Amino acid sequence: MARQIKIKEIAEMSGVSRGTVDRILHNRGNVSESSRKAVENVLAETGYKFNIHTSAVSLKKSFRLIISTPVAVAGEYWDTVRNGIGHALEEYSDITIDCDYIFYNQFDIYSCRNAFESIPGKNPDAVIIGATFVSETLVLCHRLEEAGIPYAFIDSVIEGTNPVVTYSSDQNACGQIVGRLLDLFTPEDAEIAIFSSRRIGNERANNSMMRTEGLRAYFNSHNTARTIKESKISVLDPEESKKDIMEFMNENPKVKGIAVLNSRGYIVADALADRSVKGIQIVSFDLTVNNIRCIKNGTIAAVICQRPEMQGFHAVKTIIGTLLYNPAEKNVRHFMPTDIIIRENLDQYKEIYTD
Amino acid sequence: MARQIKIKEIAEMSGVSRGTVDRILHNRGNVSESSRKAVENVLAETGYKFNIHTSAVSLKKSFRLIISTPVAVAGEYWDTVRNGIGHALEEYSDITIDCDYIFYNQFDIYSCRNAFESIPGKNPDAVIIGATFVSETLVLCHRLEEAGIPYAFIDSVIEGTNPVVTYSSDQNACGQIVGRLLDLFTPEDAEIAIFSSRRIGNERANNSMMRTEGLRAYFNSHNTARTIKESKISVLDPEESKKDIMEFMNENPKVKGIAVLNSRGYIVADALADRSVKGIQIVSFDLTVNNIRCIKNGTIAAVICQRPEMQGFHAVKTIIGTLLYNPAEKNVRHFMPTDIIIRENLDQYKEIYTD
DNA sequence: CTGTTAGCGCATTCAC
DNA sequence: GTGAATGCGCTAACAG
Repeated sequence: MARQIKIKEIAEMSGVSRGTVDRILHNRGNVSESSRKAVENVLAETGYKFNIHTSAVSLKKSFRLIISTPVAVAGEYWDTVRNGIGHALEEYSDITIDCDYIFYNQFDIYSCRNAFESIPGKNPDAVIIGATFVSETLVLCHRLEEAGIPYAFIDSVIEGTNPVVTYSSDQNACGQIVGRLLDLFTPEDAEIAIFSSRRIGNERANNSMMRTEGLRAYFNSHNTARTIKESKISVLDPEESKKDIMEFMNENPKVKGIAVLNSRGYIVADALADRSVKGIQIVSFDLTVNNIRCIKNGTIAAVICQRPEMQGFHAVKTIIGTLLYNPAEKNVRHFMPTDIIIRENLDQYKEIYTD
Repeated sequence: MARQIKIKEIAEMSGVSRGTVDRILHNRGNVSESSRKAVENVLAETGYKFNIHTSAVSLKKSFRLIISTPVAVAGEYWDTVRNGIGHALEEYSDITIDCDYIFYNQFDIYSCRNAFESIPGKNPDAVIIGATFVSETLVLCHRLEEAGIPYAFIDSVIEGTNPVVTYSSDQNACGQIVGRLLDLFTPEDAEIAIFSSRRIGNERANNSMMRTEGLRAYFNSHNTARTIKESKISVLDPEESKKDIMEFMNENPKVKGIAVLNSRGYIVADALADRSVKGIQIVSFDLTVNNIRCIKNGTIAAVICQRPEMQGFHAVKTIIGTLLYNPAEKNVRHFMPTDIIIRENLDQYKEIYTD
């Protein structure tokens, strides 16, 4: 724990003034090449660590941060992301951040378009995006880049963009995890079913496609004897879904494990419970209120969780770092660890995710 | 994101000076009852948030932190705790902390006694303890309390002490998780075995007892038909262990799931792999190098992990808060979420835990 | 291009 | 008991 070196000392060691060091640290220009070299050498040698907090004190400026994600339903995925964002703002409450949320309907491309179009006019210093629709996101990102406004992605990546950072999950790995779990949870001769959402055409549904690939990849490389069936359920019409699900189960009596590769595991679980179908292991995604209920009553065996709160927390943290300090390398991609949640470890996770 | 209120404003609002507010915030005395009342009212009304970083700048003092845990073997439990400690010190590198590690041998009470006896003489400002031996820890804690030195526990609690905070896992819940997993992983008519360590008499072994209770509780409340066998393995003599394990498996051919309720799952996994015994599901604890190897080669089905890095991180964070600000409520106990790690989510966790 | 300086929130010393 | 003054690391405006 050697004492951290300060700007004053850097200045003395490199024979320039504090002002010059500051200009170099913040790429603010008006520095001779020789000064820059000298200071950068000392910086590297001494392992200078920038103090973001004293910097923020001095810099009286307040930053405007816009966060645009699908609507945050209480206790669901985007709400948990929001909790993480709140915790980060709390942790950095010495830095004044005016934070605006702009929510859109993830099933309605026009709602997204409206939301995204309003963003540049609000003069943000930075933007955090939970992307759903590809083309709308591309348009927004290009406008932000032109304006030199840094942005970060949460949950999904959009190719052809240049964010400061992306926090998301490895969806293929998530699918493989579900594969392994169902493989372990069901007898060898049982069949496995994949239930995915009928709606398509958005990025989160794309997440679910990548999960499907991962799940298939798992069984291809481990156990060729497994039969994998596939079916779709409608998100919008629960009664219709129930009928579909029961029909499917009647037609496929050897199915003992079901992968619901979105957060709607509870719909399948409730449908089966309704008709008293037992002995089916369901694995789904996200700690939503309904999934929590089903884990508790034993109708869902496990849920995969992608640390939404950690994603939100770190996105804000990185953005604050970018705003106050030299943006280091751009377009860094971080994968969250993928948590497996069952009834017995549910409570501890819930506390972390939703407090 | 309302702007945070500052000491200067608190002072103005309560009709005293900044110095007086500071004396009240830090319980430093020499304040009239009327001033205290006035300030405390304003403090509560305005939701004043203490800025630990600017405080640290002003306070030129450097703190001496002593951390005493069992020896940190590279890549194992206490080393990961240490990583978390390192990350916290990094995050708070604006606060100068001189940090001394004092390791002891967790199987040798004399080594622990020597380590703990040396601590008060080093004049620490705070101590973080990874406790193993109860009586030695009690002695140390009493001496620290007499000297008014705050301390925190990681991993285990010792009753009759008064730490600032404790970060640990709910060991009973961990046992229940193992129960659920083995229940799911094995056919209904299979038997389950518990392997625990032969050595006893220390707190971490006590952890393993609480896990055993949890595991039994799970089966008692879920599936009375299961037969649970129990066996011990020697940590110190691997060849002896292998023999014991094979003997046990030969005598109990119906055992299809094994719970190793300490970090030695790899010993059982290796023994079975040596004799080409297949189709046994092993669940164990902690992401150690050897367990990671066995998860990768498929001989361990799952490992339970108690966020050692998070424990270390938060212990330091809380201690720093105590050193710089009013110690809030004492003796708070935090449980970590319990992660379930299988081959498919291993890499993502490894990155977080060991980077 | 560069150095100097005032001031940010906070803790502490020293008069009063 | 209390307040004013000084200095901490840092930024930015300003004077050279």
